[in-house]
Amino acid sequence: MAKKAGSRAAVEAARPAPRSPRGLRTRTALVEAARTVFERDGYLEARITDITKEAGVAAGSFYTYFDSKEEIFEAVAAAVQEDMLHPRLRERLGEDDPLVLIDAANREYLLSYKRNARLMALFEQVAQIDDEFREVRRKRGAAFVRRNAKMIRRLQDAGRADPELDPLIAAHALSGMVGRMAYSVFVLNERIPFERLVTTLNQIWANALELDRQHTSR
Amino acid sequence: MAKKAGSRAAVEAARPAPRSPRGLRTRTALVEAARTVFERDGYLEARITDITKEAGVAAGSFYTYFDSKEEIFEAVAAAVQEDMLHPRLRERLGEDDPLVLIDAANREYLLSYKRNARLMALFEQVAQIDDEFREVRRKRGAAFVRRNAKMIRRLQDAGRADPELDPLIAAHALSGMVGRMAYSVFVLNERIPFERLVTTLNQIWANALELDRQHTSR
Amino acid sequence: MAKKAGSRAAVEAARPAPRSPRGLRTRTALVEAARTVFERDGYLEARITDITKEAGVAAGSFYTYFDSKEEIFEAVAAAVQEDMLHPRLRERLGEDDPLVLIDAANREYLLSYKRNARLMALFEQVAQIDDEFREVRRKRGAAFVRRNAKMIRRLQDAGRADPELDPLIAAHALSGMVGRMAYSVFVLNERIPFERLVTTLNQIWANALELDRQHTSR
Amino acid sequence: MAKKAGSRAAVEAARPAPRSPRGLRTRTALVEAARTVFERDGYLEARITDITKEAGVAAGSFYTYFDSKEEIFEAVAAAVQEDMLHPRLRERLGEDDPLVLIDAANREYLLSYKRNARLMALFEQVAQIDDEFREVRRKRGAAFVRRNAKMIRRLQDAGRADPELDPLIAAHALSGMVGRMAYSVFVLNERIPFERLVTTLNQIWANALELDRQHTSR
DNA sequence: CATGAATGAGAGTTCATTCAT
DNA sequence: GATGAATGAACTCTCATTCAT
Repeated sequence: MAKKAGSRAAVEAARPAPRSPRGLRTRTALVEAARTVFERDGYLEARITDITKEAGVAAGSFYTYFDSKEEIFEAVAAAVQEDMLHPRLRERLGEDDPLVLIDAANREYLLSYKRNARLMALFEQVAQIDDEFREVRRKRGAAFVRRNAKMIRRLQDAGRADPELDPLIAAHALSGMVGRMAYSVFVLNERIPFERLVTTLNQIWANALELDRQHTSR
Repeated sequence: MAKKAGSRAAVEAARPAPRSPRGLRTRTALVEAARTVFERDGYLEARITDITKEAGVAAGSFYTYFDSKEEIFEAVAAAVQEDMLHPRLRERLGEDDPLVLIDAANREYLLSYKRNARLMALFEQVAQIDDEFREVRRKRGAAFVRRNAKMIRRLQDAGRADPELDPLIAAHALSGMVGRMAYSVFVLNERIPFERLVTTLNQIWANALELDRQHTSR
Repeated sequence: MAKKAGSRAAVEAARPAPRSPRGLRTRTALVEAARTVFERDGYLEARITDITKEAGVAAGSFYTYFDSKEEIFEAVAAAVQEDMLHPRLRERLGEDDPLVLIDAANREYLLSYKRNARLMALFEQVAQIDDEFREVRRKRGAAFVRRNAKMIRRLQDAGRADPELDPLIAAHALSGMVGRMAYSVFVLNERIPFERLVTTLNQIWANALELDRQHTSR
Repeated sequence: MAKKAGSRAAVEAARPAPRSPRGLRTRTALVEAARTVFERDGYLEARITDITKEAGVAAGSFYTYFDSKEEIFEAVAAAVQEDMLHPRLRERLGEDDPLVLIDAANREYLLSYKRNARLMALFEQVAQIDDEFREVRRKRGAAFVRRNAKMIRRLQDAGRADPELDPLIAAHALSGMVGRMAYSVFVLNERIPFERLVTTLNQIWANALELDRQHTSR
């Protein structure tokens, strides 16, 4: 019997991980097929049966591992997380110059966005449809913003950034700016050369924080 | 017997405008009902019959005026355009100070976004689903960006803004930043006080353009 | 929500044959039910749901096996083919006398037309509505006509038939004549006794070909 | 409220002829438009509103003159009758030779069929759908057949035709043969040159009746 | 665990016909 | 008479989900 998706009554316990190697293979095939189908058809157009067909398994097998399209989408999303994290740049680069760090962060973000553009568009789409996914995404973004806000506060305390700025809002605004530009360029195909994009965004960050000016402490 | 869809060839470009006052009343009732239903149920959940029911007309009457949900959504969107346009601020305010103009523009935009928040969320959603709507929206945004880019260029030429910035990309980035913050605050309910939001965004604009510094001409 | 028709691109050529015995049973039940419903209600009045109801399956199951009413009609038609073929009369009868062969062919054709009269009327009807079905039918008829033309040519070469006749057109005309009489008598209920009908048609064939006269070779 | 066509409860009295010149003009426009639309779209696809649109009148005006699609089709058909009648050939030609008369009859029939091919196809189609129309047509055909049968009987009595033939059945079969060939050639586009077609059909008539042989009276 | 056919609620869409203006 | 908007019954088709094998 058909059921309207979205009437999220209770959070159902996630399916247990498959015990047998065969089960694991099937599950993996489904997730990979799902990514293919989602990227090809979009979230709404993708049908469960398309996914099982693509995976080469029977329609019913889907329900051995997932309860819904939302759930397998989460699984696909989870598999792409790592690529989009920018962790510990300072440590990795052994650098402290904020200009260098900002450039590295923006550059890495934009490149990985470009690499996964089709999927990022999907995330955007699903976030507009699925409340739960949107919330997960919002929280993930908030953590990222808090990290940036901490950096800004540190720079302000060191007299190297405009002390008038609200660090959290500024971090939010500037991070959002980069995210939206990535969307414009790599999803909507706004024609902007990559280097010019990175340079301009870097410069706006630097200018906005007034990195290169002297500031008295707050 | 219901006719096979698609058998009737040509794409009938937009229904003709109603010829009688009665027709006009019905059409208006449908658009108003559509807005109500879309805001209440979201785009995907909204059913044509909900709209006709809300408008108090027969189901079939919908097709006298519109071909699809997409089409009536466009009509709803068109009806909200004016409210979101900020034209000729300089003339209206009789002001020339960029700081004042930026404050006025951001303030007006954020306020009207707040007023139409439910609908703005819908626009975001539909843009992720309907290619045509997305394209209409992209173009509308591009025009807005070009206006801002022209302002930036003028300031650069007058030696009042950072001549290093690419005016178009900067305008794109900074406008996008405001749009995304509006979405975060008024749709995702990020808890940021309005005044602090406006002030911070203004300041980022000002800093990014380096409005308060002296510049030699490019 | 029902999907907009046509959005799913490719024309899926004919559903795959059922893989399970249960599927085969369902498909057969549908074709049999379709024949019943078509004969009872006519082609235009027959509704898909009547067919599934008659077959005792769910409405949706129809689409597991067929795409449309046209398609299941084709399946019904295919199932009646054999009954209407008169192959290899000469071999079957061990006869060579053209008068005997013509009598046998006309007699068999008229009898099987009578047996399937309801369906033959349907064929006539659908051929007037569905271009594809008409074309299939035209081709099938053309093959039959060519066989008869070959026989006429052979008789002409043997000096046993009027050498002036165009074999192909004559075959076409005389075969069509029998077909149309079958339609008049068994569908339109023209009151003509069967034996008198066969005899007269045989005689027209024989006279038309001038079978019983001597001919010099062409 | 929509009504399923075909539930012919009672023969409704034909609409009175329009009294005013304006009414006459509208009625004529509708019949002409109907012919255009029927020929263009076929009977089933033609919608009442297409006809009124083509005629340049309001949808409702249709019902001032006709009750249904069937009815206006009858009106269109009536307007084409004369062209398809072959009356009084003998008198017109001042001829008595049956070969000449047969040639003239076949030739005239085939030419006028060709002239009105689109419409003849329509008649064929509607006859398969509308019982009443089919009956009207059958009767008209029967009268024609009786005329031919009378001619055959006269020839038999004069010892100029095969006395063994059943005149009515033979007339029916031979007339039907010509009609079906006309359909094959001018509707189904069977590629047969016109002269060869006429000649062959004439010859089959002549041979079938054994016109050129001596017969003893029955 | 895998299979794949069966299910069926429910949305979209058409268009002949009516009737107030 | 003419107009043209409104009506609404009726039909098709989809696809997530189940479950017997």
